[in-house]
Amino acid sequence: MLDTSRFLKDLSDSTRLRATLLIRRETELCVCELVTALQLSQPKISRHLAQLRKGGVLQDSRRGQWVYYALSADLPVWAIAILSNLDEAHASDLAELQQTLSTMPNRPGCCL
Amino acid sequence: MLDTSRFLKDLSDSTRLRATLLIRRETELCVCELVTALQLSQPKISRHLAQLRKGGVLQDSRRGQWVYYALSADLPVWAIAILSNLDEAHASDLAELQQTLSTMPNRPGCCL
DNA sequence: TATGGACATACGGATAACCATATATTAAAG
DNA sequence: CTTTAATATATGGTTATCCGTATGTCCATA
Repeated sequence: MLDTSRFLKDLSDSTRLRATLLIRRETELCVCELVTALQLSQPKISRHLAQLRKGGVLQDSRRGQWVYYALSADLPVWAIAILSNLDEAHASDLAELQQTLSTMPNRPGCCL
Repeated sequence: MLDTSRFLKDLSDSTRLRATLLIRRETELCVCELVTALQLSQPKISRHLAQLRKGGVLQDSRRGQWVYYALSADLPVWAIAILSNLDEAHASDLAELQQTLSTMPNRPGCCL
């Protein structure tokens, strides 16, 4: 069961917030895609993703060398609604991140 | 202008979250009412309210000895929507707080 | 002006958050 | 079995958060 305060705290860091909202828009992203899109170090991204996973916001799935993160399938309705509201508040920022992502060189394709 | 991360951080503490949601339901509350409803020390409540005020979540208005807190009139639409979603997630808890409040002895009346 | 109630803030300590750097793990390829 | 790419975690240090206690401020009333 997802705790409200924990959920808000997990999203209250701008790196975690932007990663979560970008994942929401893209359905799923691997770590190196997030590193490219957000232009942050790999350990930093990885640590924040781990926190979001432990908090029940994200779920991960390994596919070969890559670990893909997506929104948790167990998110309650109120949490999904909040993410939608936050997406609105971040619309232009997220569009930029998607733009950066779309021009990523050597972007891993879906090769399950 | 309200910052998203700051807004979420301000609400990520359960005392601040419950105070904000209770104020939202009651339109406005003074400090001593929140002390009674949440059953916490006055300095603790006051400190959290100050943080919410500085963060642009709440606004205060002095009326005689009492300082009343209400949701900020400047809250953007997305923030109001998030508070509504959080209210849903906290419905039963908030109902209990309202119950406690309704039986508060010597509750200050509106005497402007 | 003195008193009391409501509220705010200052201080010090404990805990948690965040980060950069270095190192470990896992998986595919050779 | 070694190498390399992708990802995770450990370590140590800095900063922020949270709290209890004590004290300060503001307002109404006597």
